[in-house]
Amino acid sequence: MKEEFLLDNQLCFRLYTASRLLTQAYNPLLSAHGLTYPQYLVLLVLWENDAQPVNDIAKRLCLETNTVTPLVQRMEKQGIVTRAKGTNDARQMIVSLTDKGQQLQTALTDVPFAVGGAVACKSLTPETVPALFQTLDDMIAQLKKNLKRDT
Amino acid sequence: MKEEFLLDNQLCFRLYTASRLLTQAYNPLLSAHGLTYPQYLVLLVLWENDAQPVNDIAKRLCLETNTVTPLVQRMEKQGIVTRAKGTNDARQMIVSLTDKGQQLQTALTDVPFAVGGAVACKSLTPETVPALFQTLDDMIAQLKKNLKRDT
DNA sequence: TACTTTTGTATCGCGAACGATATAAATAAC
DNA sequence: GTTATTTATATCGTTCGCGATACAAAAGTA
Repeated sequence: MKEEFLLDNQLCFRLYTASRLLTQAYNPLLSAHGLTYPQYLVLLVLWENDAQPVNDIAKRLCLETNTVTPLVQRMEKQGIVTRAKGTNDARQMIVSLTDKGQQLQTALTDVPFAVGGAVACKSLTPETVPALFQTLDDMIAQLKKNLKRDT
Repeated sequence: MKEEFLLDNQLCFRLYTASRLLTQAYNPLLSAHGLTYPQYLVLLVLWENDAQPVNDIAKRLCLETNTVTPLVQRMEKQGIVTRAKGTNDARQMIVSLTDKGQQLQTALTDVPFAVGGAVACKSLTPETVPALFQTLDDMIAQLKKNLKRDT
């Protein structure tokens, strides 16, 4: 068995697992408000800057628009956001928070802390986290560059 | 805007994005052989230990059996694995590699190197990778424990 | 102005991922 | 030994995630 094929040597499997399990930690907290994790990410984006076209949301989340479109359509159905054609560019679909969408920020105040508690471990300290963020950001930037190249 | 809600402060979003982009780096290499990334993970597990029940594969990959079952059914349809009822325990469904499944290991020899090249960045060095693995493993163990607690 | 190309969304199809549920086989309890 | 419980898979329904495709609006070009 070649070393490179050992599951325990795989970076991707670790990221994949950590991502899924951490998302699962969010789930009970979010589903209590009828939200999924990707929908929560859209809310984070809109709370920072309301009224954005689908394309900007997708770019910010590194997702394709054909993932974001049905996602915000479901959020619209729940009354969390509204969708309206852009006035400058009629192709754009501007996604905006409703009052309910705004208020969710207050309702979800405890979520970051609760999730923080669920991941808390000795490897995650105020000293190690910045390096971890740096590494992940570096990887993400590199992957974006290399994936774009093949297009 | 509260700091905890800033997208750039989210560990989960980084993991989620890094995981998806890294999986995308695998995709062209795997789809050339008719494989998806989760199917590749199943192959990694079976290459280490052939002839395992669905449950063991799921546990190793931290997935639910209702994810693995249809996944291996698709692999069976492609002639990569066979499925057979266990002799000791008739409830178990033992998944085994076919010759084609075995040979894929040779055909995919270059995959780990190619993907390694796609992520290569200055934050990933022989000195930093062990710490990164340790952190991710630690997080995963912690999350498993906390998620199990709520069951 | 007419024509081509690009851009922004949307639709479709398929493979995950997972909660909820169903079913048969194995185990435990009595 | 019969009944109750647990265990191993499987099925169903919903939501991603993304490649492929469609289409209209905008931008570029002749």
